[in-house]
Amino acid sequence: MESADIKKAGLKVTLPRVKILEILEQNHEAHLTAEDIYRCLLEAREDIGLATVYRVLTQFEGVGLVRKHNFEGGQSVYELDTGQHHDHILCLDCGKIIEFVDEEIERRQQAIAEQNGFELEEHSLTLYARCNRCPNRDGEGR
Amino acid sequence: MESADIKKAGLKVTLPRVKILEILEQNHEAHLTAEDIYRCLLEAREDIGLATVYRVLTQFEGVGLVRKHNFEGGQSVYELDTGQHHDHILCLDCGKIIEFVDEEIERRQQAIAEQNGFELEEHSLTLYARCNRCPNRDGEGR
DNA sequence: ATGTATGCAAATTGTTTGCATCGTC
DNA sequence: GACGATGCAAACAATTTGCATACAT
Repeated sequence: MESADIKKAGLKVTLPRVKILEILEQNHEAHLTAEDIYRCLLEAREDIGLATVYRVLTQFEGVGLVRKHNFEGGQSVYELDTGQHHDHILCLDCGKIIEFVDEEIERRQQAIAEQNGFELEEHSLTLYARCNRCPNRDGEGR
Repeated sequence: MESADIKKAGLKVTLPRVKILEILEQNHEAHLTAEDIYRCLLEAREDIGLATVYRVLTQFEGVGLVRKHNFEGGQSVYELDTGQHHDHILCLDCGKIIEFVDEEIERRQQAIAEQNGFELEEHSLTLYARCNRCPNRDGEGR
């Protein structure tokens, strides 16, 4: 149950927090922008301001409930932090996002960081591609 | 010579374009923000507006002279596009950036995209790490 | 009851655009 | 001389912040 997670994180259980967490859980496979979430709330007739959405997301990120990604293009997107790390494939045509993990890549990254005298903390890997579901709009693409 | 590159790209050879390209070449190892470049220009007593810097960078990106990256944190950074692709290691402490290429990772990415039914166009991989040059400010870091 | 969280509007920040003028070809 | 390029200021978009009020504990 989500309110438990909020409390466990040391945050007061408030309606906006619960609602936002719910939306993130319901759209678990999606990667939502702050505006997306705000729009969901409006549709659900919840009277929650956009500023609050940003504030809550930032707090959630701080306590590790949520991950934030900066893909290409202005907005940041947020997803629930399920604990298991993963990278992303993003379809340039339809925007669909797929998650994946590749042990070999993980290992290589670790090795590369070490070879260069770094201690690896994090990484971000995104593949920009075209899924063959898409009606490949313009023949060959970009 | 840089003005040749500009002409070759089909752009008029203007002072702002030449100057900006020069700055990018001089700081070849750095990854500069639009503001960084603007500041360089000011120091060099060149009367070039920030808007022009953005316009020129965007055009340069369009013709493949420059690559744009969205690392963590607001600003985009730009670097000369030397043709050879590479990824980045970014030091969380001092901001230093190292470039690398790993054939194994490149191969795996290609394979992963295919396995998931995608045609890979591009990718962005950044390792966030701590270089052991840095006086590891706060013991264990974040 | 207390102090934190929220809503709203205003402020910031990074980037883009409109328009009159300037410079390159 | 023509037409694209520039400078400046205003416009925008995403996100953050100040402040009076509302709410969880």
